[in-house]
Amino acid sequence: MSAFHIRRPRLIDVAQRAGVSSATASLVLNNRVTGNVRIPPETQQRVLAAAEELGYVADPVAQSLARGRNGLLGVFTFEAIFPVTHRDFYYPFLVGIERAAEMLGFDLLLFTSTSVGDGRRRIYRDGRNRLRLADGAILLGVEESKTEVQALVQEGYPFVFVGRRELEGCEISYVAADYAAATAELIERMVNVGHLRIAYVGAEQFTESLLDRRRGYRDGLAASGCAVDDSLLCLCTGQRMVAPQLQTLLDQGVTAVVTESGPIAYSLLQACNELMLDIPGDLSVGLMGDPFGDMENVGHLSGFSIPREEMGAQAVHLLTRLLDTKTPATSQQASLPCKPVAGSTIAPPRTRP
Amino acid sequence: MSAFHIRRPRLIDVAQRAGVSSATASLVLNNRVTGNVRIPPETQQRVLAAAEELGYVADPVAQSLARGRNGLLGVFTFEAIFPVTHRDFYYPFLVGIERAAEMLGFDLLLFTSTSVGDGRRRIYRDGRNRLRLADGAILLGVEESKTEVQALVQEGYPFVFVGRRELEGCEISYVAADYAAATAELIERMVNVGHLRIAYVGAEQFTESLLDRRRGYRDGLAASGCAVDDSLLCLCTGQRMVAPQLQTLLDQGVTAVVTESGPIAYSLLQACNELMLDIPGDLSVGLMGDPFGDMENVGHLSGFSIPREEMGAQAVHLLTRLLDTKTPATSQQASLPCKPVAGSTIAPPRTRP
DNA sequence: AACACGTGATAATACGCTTTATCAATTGAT
DNA sequence: ATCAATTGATAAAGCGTATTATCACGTGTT
Repeated sequence: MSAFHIRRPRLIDVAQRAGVSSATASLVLNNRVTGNVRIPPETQQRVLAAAEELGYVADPVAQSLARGRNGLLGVFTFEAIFPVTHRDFYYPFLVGIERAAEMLGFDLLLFTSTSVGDGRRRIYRDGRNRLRLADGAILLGVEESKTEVQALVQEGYPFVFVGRRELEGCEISYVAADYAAATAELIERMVNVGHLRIAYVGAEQFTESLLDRRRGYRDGLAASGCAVDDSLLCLCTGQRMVAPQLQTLLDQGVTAVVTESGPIAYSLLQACNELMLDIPGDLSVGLMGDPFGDMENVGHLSGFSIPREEMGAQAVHLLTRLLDTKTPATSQQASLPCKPVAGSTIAPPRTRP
Repeated sequence: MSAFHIRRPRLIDVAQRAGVSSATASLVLNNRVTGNVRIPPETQQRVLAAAEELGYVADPVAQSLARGRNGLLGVFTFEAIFPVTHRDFYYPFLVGIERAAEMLGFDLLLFTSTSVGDGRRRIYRDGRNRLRLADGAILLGVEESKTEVQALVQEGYPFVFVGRRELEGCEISYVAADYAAATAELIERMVNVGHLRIAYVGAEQFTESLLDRRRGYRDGLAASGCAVDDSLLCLCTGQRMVAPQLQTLLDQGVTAVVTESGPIAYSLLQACNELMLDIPGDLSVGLMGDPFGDMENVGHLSGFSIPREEMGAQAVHLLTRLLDTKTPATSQQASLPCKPVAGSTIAPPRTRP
């Protein structure tokens, strides 16, 4: 154990030891000995042996610079990934992302350096796009900044969003869940057992994925031959539906409800308790997604499940395809089906009209 | 929207637009205008304006090469990080790692490209150390390969292990939980309520962290003035203790048991069921760690909690300190206290001797 | 007029590797 | 003996930025 800090060997060291030029060494070590380039096996062996003896390891940074790519896929979340509040949200995506990255031989770069203190994260710091460190990036997050995404597009940086995202004037790549179809299917399930007046309870937000659910709601009703009554589409504040709101719906003849999120479903169940309603006897309930975090005690809600893991994996695949393409202009979208969850909260309405 | 792929601006473009050399542009953009270097404010403004107008973003890869470091901290796990089986194990570490990295302004590089198919991961692929991509790395994993770690040390690559690791001939840096102290304390708690014969149930493994617990077991007994009877230290196969084994212990007068892991505790509880034993009436049970995965239904086990999040965070801090040091030879260790968990599975033994 | 000195900036080199066009030497064909 | 084709390998030019020693120039001093 020497007290000196021994420089790690460079390509040129390997080359010298093998008695060849650095070009030759590079070609051999990278298996680029094809076509116009010819190095006899014997020389190749010398190079490989030299590399082995010196314990040579190519500097990935230098390789990146020279090659123009570095085998890194960025993962950017607009909120911290790991804190427990987001745990059940991001986790399944990450499982899929990791699996696909592993399969394709990419490493993942998690951007954690760009916090701005309020829990949000920024892509641009000091006007610099930190994402450039990676060949391309997967973006995920609920509260993304459209401005920053716009800037990314302008830069021509390759990225794929997890979740549908629309941006005026430009098409961006994403892997989404087909909420519209899944919601329509859920509605049809309700209609099939006899429901005619089905309410929609959502949040006062207008993200793409919520708009998709609302479209699916209307489409499902229409497809089933039900009247679409927009007064049954109820957006409540703070992800909470309160008993009076529910009562209003019931007064309008509602016998079934679809809910936009776990928290909303949870508050709905509480409201049902307050109103002494039996589920699904007095009211059928559907959840347009998965139970969330601590809300798992809502029981076996009927509805559908978001293919989060698959979405993550597909995003990685899509991104690498994007990277292989010479023209980064071509954006692509993928839409994955949700899995219906039978559950136990849908039943025929008590009073058949 | 042009159909052409517009090259992103480089430093030289900014320089030309501002009518200066690339050196000047670099100096201005990096706030290196001190001492020997003098650029009048007016010129600086021109450079900044040019950068702004072009939307210039420095290429981090080129910066890394030039500077010799790149602000990346590697995270290497010897098994896949995210799969559900490891979920509750790695997750808290990652929370801490992310938090610390965010605080210190580092990005995290997750090495997912080095799978060898059997679920294990290797640091070296084709003899190359992929970790070099990052300035330093956090290593975590249950089944690490001593050979690879040894090679890392030889290379002089800076890393910090999460969990104590000993390697013959060289000292390595780690952040560990003080299992010995926590286990001793747990034993003392049991002795304090009257237990004299306390068994230890563990796995047939000999990792550092398990050895620490076993040392703590003996130390705790000795400190409490109890006899240390090694026939009560029982290592069972497959992380499962079966009823007959438990019966044997009981026959030896055991009134309390400490268990090494969630799965073992779980199997112990099953064995208790089979033997119609009441906990903690007939037998007190302690868990030397946290419930694991699906095992959370074991109830409120008494024992202690591993400061996983804190360990992750401290590992990051330690690593950055290592990176700041000029001589990478100095390895450092940290030991964090575990938090006692009162629980409800320790009670005085039924028959006081 | 000769000199020292501060000012404003840059040329040049390094970082470690990839890649392509090129070339000398050898072999084979006529 | 001459020319063409093949073989074996390399020189050189990037990739985009950071850094430092150096330099030309003007200004004030003696």
